[in-house]
Amino acid sequence: MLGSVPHPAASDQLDELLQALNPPQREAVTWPGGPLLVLAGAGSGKTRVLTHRIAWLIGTERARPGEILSITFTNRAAQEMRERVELLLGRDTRSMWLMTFHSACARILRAEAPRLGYTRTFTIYDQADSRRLVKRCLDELGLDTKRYTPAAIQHQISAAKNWLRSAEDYRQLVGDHFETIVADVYQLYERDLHRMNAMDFDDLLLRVVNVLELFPEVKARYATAFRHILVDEYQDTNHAQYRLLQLLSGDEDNLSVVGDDDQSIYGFRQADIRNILDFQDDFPAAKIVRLEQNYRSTQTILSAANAVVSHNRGRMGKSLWTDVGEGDPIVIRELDDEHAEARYVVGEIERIVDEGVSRAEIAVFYRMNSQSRVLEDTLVRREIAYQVIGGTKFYERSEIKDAIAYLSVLANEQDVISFQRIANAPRRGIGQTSLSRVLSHAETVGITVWEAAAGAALVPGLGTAAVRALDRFMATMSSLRDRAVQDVPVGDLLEAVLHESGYFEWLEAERTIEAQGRTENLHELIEVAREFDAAAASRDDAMRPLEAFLAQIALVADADSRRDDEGLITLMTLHNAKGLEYPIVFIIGCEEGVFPHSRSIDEGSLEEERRLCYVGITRAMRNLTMTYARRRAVFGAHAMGLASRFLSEIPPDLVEGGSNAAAAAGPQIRARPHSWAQTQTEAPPSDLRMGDDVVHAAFGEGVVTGVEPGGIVVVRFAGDGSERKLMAGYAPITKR
DNA sequence: CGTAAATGTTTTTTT
DNA sequence: AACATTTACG
Repeated sequence: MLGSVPHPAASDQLDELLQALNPPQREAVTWPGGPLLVLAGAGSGKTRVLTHRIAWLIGTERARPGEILSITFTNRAAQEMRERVELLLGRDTRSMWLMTFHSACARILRAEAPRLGYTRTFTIYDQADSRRLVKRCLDELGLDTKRYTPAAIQHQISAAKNWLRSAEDYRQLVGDHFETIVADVYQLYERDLHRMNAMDFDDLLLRVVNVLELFPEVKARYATAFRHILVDEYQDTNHAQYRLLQLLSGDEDNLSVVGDDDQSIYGFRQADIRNILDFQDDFPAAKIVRLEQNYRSTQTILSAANAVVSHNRGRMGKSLWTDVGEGDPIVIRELDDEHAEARYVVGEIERIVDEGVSRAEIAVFYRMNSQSRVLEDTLVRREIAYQVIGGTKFYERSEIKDAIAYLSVLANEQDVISFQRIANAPRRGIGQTSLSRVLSHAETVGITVWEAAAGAALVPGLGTAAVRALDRFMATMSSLRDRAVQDVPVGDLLEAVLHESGYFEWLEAERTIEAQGRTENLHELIEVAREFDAAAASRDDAMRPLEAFLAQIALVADADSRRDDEGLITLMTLHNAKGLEYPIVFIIGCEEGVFPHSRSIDEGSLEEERRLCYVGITRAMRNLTMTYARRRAVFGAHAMGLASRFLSEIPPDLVEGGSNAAAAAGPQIRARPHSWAQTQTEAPPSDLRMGDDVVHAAFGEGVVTGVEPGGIVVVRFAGDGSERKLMAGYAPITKR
């Protein structure tokens, strides 16, 4: 209908556009300009508001397509937005900036990065690359990577960057010993990144803010170019993103943000819920529109979601309603362990599918990716087609990362992390020792790794075998680079890389199923490159094909590969589920310690877990089932589970079995608040407490310094001062 | 330098 | 339990 209208500028077509909206939606869509906050409850049509607003801005000639910047968090959301706007406008939207924060920033930086001392061909490091670099820095500083784990340090650095704190800023704020270490690593890490002409994910945001703050003329240029900025999922913005929007939105503050404080679930990534809570303080003139009518779920599901999230404090307050009716009650099931849970869920799925429901209408959500495994086993055994979203992503597979590392080195010869990765993959006799000699030679002489490796004979300490291996390797690489600079199609280049480097041969020689799978993945990557080449003609950016390809895939996530219409059951984490809807939803692993996750209990981020639960529940349109297991294998050991507190926050009259469900099902449905999942062992429970004096048959006298789940006690022995962990039920210890 | 065994680590959630 | 990293040895 609307999609067939070529030019909606005519007023009757605008009327038609607006008629599809309810009054508050229409109010938001037609707000003429200035700051606008749309508080959009789950399923209340927020994407609809965004897309219609874009169409309305263009239709009423308040903005030209090129003057619109519409930001989302995921590529999937961006793509969906583009498709829907295209349908509304009936014309192509290529000149509009409809993209994620990270892609928009990468695009700006490809033009502006030289101002910060990077070239346009800078490499984007993902979290794994970044972590590897952090580890290198730790090694370089002679720090123990067990005491200071790269993951923890990297997280700290990432957090600092999201708060726009440079290494120097961070050092000023150091409070304890750990932070001093982080400050040292951060400084070195930044130096290395810059030397390698590389940026991590956080840099993409941070560096754009830097450029805009340092160069007023650049800021003015972009702020003028983007006359209207629209932001989706505003509750998930962090400080860097907040600042970025501030810089870009210019004097008119034509900033429309859409979000739901109850769906803020990215605090661990420094998302700052205050950005949405304080929007009115930041922009006193802001118009605020609330969307509370839900078009997705039954009233039962909405009531459950409302009830759960009402346990949170500090909300803007909002209550979803619908006029579609009560619907079916929510099902809550207790199972023995994760296998029984999987069998139950899959059994129910089979039953529902037999009734004629399409598999594409069913989704299973869980807290952690690791929970998908058992479910997958069961689905495979019952021969039910499924897809898993997220988890080990295509672009995180080692063979894919190897292939991309080859391309990165060809595009950016300073990229040490990638060079390190490929130098001996496949094995070609360039071991750890030789490689670090080359790297340190490059460092001391002040040349790139590429140059150092190409002149292997000049590297001190290298054996003749190593020199010959390096010469051969670099001959191959040079030949490949010759083709790269001639801009041969990326697909051809990649294929040449994988053949001439000996990578394919290497995999073939393994003769294993896994190697075969890896080969297939690589061919898939070549296919991706060929598609990229085919689309190259329609791209107007001035980038070289190889650079453009690398830039594009660096920001692609697996979640973008979701397919809806193929008769597949969908499995994903609750985080990945945001923004989606399914008629039939299962949420598994609703146990204390799993969901809410034990770490969020420790860190006091329970409210965020509760919001995650709210997100999960509100994905369901017709039927919702929540399950938990009394026992679950964690790290290979068995752990006892108690029903999640969130289950007890759902009013019993919404649950199958009626208001007396809790009584009928026994205590298992009622979570004991503040109880913990405990590790179960065969060992009898011990009555040892912290501080008890004990005697051990072999180690002698000691004192209990800690009690851990699973009947494990930590004892410090007087004899040698050692601290040992013992199984209280088994170890020959007695209390004195 | 490469392989195999031993040891250690991981499981929050993601652009 | 599965995977990565480190160590020991040929």
